[in-house]
Amino acid sequence: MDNLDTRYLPHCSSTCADKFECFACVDHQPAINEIVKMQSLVAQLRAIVLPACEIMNDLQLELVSQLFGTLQDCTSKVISELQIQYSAQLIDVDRRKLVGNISDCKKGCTKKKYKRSRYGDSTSYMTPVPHYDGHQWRKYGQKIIRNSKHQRSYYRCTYKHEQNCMATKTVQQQEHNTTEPVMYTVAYYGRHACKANTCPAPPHVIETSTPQGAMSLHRTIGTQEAVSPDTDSHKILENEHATPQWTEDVQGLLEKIAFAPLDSDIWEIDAILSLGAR
DNA sequence: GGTATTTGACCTAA
DNA sequence: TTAGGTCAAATACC
Repeated sequence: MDNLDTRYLPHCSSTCADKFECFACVDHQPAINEIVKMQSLVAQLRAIVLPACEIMNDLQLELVSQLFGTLQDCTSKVISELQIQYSAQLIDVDRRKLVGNISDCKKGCTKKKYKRSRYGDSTSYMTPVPHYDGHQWRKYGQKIIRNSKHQRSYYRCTYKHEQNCMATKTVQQQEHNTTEPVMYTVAYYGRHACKANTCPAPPHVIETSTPQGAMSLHRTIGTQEAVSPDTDSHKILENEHATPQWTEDVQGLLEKIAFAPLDSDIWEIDAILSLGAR
């Protein structure tokens, strides 16, 4: 836990200015355990995907799918756990606002309702990859934010109507130096009520606007070290095509794609791929 | 034709 | 009054 990067930890939206102080202000032990588990899974998955080459066989596809599924479960648990704790800390004034709004509607207002779900129980993250959080989202708005160079995008759960899931999130690009990777602030509001919100399929179905050019790389595999989510048993699968130089090249390409701006068009991603492949 | 995204209008809280 | 969150029609994409 000592080497955990606190930039990527959830922090309160209201009271704690310091992220690490906030991280420690309530009992986050269950969430911490899940984050640690998630880091381990990510490391293993990285070992599978980065040395990628040639087409996966069925066993390899199954392993990648299982790892992503477990990783997404962990992510969901972390978010749910933290949101439960933050919800318990809602200040009274926010509760009164919420109750007041409900009672106002019961008084018989017939106007079109623009419900606001922002009452303080939010979590936010800094991340270079704001879309891969294990849930499926649909974009429903975009706004220019005052004193900010970049627009804020608004997403709701894909299953909002089907399962009355009121979870939403916002994504906003941070201002950054050209020497640093692009970072995004992702804020989550509300809790997922949907059951089909995790995606067991390969990761490219999570984000509908993800550039397609980036996805072709997920079809390949090289040397992999995988852990079964059920048994924690390790097994090594060798692939004769994964040379060290090739692995290094693919890793570089993936990092470039991961740090590309959210609004990168397909041709921009293709340009990264073609330039990087030389 | 169905589904997702974009975008201007509308609404609410501060 | 203004900034920001949400809606929904228009548009784009597959």
